[in-house]
This record gives sequence, structure tokens and C-alpha cells, in this order.
Amino acid sequence: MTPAIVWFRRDLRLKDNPALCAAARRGGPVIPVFVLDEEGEGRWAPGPASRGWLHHSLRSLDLSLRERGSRLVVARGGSLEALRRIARRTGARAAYWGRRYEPAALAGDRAVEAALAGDGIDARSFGGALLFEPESVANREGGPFRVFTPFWRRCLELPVAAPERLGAKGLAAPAAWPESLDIDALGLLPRKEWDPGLAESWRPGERGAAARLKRFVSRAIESYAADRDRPDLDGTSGLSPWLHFGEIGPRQVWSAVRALSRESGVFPPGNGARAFLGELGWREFAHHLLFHFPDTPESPLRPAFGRFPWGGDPGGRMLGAWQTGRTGYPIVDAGMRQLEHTGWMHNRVRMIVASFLVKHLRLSWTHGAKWFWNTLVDADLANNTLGWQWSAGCGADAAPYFRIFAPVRQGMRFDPAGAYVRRWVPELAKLPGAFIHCPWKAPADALAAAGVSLGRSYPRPIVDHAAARAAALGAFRSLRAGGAA
DNA sequence: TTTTGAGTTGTTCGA
DNA sequence: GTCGAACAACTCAAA
Repeated sequence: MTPAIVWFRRDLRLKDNPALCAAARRGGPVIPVFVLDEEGEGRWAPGPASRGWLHHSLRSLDLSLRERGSRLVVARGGSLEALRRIARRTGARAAYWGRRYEPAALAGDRAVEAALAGDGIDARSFGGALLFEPESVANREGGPFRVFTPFWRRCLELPVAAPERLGAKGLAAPAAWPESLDIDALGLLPRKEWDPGLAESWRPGERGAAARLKRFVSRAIESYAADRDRPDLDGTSGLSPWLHFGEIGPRQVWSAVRALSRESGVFPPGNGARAFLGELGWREFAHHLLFHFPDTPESPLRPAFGRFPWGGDPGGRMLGAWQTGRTGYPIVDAGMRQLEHTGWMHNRVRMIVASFLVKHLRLSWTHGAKWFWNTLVDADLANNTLGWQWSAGCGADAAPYFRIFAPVRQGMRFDPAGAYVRRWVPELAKLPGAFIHCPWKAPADALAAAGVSLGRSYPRPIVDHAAARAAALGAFRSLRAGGAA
């Protein structure tokens, strides 16, 4: 029996991996392959944080494969060339892989499929990265959805496939392994390591994902509806980087939540679970939108935003202050520094910093999208694009133009004791709770007692909230039909 | 077919 | 202190 190539993409897992299962069922030797194809990513090759995560994930995948008598063959360069080379060396007559949905990856998929088929190879792609394939969800006119709620309602009428299982027997090895690069040779590791405290809870790889899911489902999901908004608590699943790389699949997550309903028979098993599944729904919606509107990573979905009066930023001072967490608004700065140190930011805080960049500083959402792309370990083109366009109000199901987060109010509501700010903005740690979100309002003696020197140890606000809010409302109003300013 | 109501995540103002 | 209204325009689906 001839070998089958399994081309690993965003499905770096052995469980619930339809392409791998199909190759194993075939009965012949299986050749697991990963190709680092930066050209094939178009304008959105993975950024430094994401590459660091990928490095560890590939190591983990290779180890898991070795436990089953197999290994990961690693190549670099054009995907098609690499797959053809390996097929030639090994005599593989089949190549299976998990579908991706980014515009560049989709185009690459089609080209690879056609070319390999032309070589006489059984070339097939499989779903599994999403609960619902983008084509299978359509509105009554047969088109894509642009509003989340009807989209998700429609999805919930469709069946969710159970995770697929790989048989217990090992993966048959080929007579000879083709040559492979060492994972280190891909040069994915960033120069800077993650925050030491966090490196422990970040366990890239399939096992780390399973442990994280198990912990979340048994401990936090019940109170998720309320706690997910609290950056000072550990109330979210934190699964995003693992989901991005497919170290766990959404069907596995779905099935773990479903298992909570076993006794009661009620599904979803509570408000927390319902809210959590809704977040998976947003991930589905993001991919649905990117699939149907492939220009959205660069261009606003709502054309009127082409004439949005963005503010000026001579010397990039404003953008720089935002990126480095020196805006003078503690909740914003805490978020940006958490991102810098850990490669991750709490979702509530992502909304706050995004609103701040777009509405208070009036800098284009594309600046924010690029920064997140390079700094997040969970950087995902679909989710990043939806999130930024949503925040800017130029995307699908857009936030109303008047929804401008007030950084002080948000801080007090969702980080009530200031624990999150104290952790990530340590120069403010000794300020009393009353001023932790607005140090410029603190009396001089309180500042002195806390060792804070405004404008020196911590910046004054780079914009005035009320003035920035008024300017943003005016800018948005200028977009109204007719365009009257 | 047309109309109507609802839609992830907010803030401010005035009663 | 709390509460409701106001702050657009558009998409989608139910009536």
C-alpha cells in the first residue's frame, strides 16, 4: 500500500483530526508533514508572538507522533513544491489536510489540490477547524449573514459532528522517512521569552489544550457569564491560542460542554455554558465573514468608512504611547503591558484598548490590527479582523457609533479593586483604590505617599476623555448619509 | 409583500 | 443614589 501524506496546517493535533483519521483508515503508511510557507500567507505571515507559540506546538506535535511510532516531517518554502518533493521521495499517492479559510490560504489550497490531482495524487481537504463550514450557513436569500444573532440561531439548528477518533494502533511508518528540517532551523523562537510566571500556564500543544479545557469546564464555566468580563479574575477559558493552531478543535470543546448536560439533559447546561458556546459562535462568525468578505483584513466592510476623518499623529507619538502602555489611562496601559509581557490580553480589555485607539486617539483600526497581529500568541486573521472592525464600528454587526468606552468607568466596573492595574502597572500599585483608575484626580499627598510622580513615573492622560469623546462623536456623525459634517 | 422589531460587550444627562 | 431616554443606520427574520 502506498503512503499518504497528512499535511498539518491549523490542526496541530492527533485527536479529532479528520485528515489524519482518513489517512490512518486508508491502511498504508502515514507521513505527517508541516510546511512553513511564509509566502503562502500573503500579507499576513504570522508575527513574532505567534511564531514563538508555533515553535513549541510543533515540538509537541512531533513528540506525540513519536509516541505512536511516527514523526513530523518539517519543510520550509512553497507548500506545493514541498508536498510534491515529499510525494516523489516516498511514493505517496494521497495527500490529506485540514481546510483553512484565510483568503491567501484558500487560494493556496485550491492550487495545491489541482496540482496534486494533476500528478495523479488523491488530494483532499477536510473540515474540522470549524463547527460549521462557511458554505453550509446561509440566510434565506442564500447569502452570508452580517448580523451575529441570526447567524448563530441558524447554526444552532444544524447538527454538530462528534469528534473523530484515531484508532489505538500506531501510525504506520513509511519504509524510509524523507529528509526533514529540524524544528529549530525554522527560526520561529522570538528573541524575547514570555513572562516567566505565564510560561507555566502556557503549555503549547495538544496536552496543554486538553488540560486547559478540563480545568475551565470543571471550575470556571458556571460563573463564566459574569466573570468573563473581569480581567482581575481567571474567568475566561484562555483557549484562544490553542484553538487558533488547532491544538484543540471546536468540536472537542463543544463535546466537553455537552458532557456537562449528561445528567440533567438540559443543553446548554447553564448561562455560563451558553455564553461560552456563544464565544465559539463568534469564532465561527468571524470565519464566516472572512470567507465571504476576503477584503476585510485591509478594508472596512462598510464602505462609508473609507472617508472617516482619522486624526493626525505627528511622529507617531500617540500610537507609540498606546503600543507601549503609556497613555496615562491605567486600564488601557495595563492591557497593553499584559500583551507585551505575555502575548495575550483579556478580552474585555481588548475592547477597551481598541475603543481607545479608534475613538479617543482616532487612529485607524488597521494600526491596532497590525499591532495585535504581531504581539498576540493567539493572533488569528478572522478573529482579529472581526474584533477590530467591530470595535471601530465599520464591520459586521458593528458597535453603534456612540458606544465609546470610558476608560475610567470601565476600569472601575470590571477591575473594581484595581488588582489588574496594580499587577501590570506596578508604578501605580500603592495608590488607593479610589484613584487607581484615575491617578490625575488624586490629591498631591496621596500621590506622594504612593511614590507616584505624574508626568515622570507615570504619564498624565495623553488626551482628555470628554474632549476626545466629543471629537469622536463628531467624526462619526460626519459619516451619516449625505456626508454633511 | 410589506412592515416591524430586535440586534454581545456603552455613556451621559436629566429627572 | 437609580432610572429611562437619547444617541444612527442597517441587516435580518418574524409577523
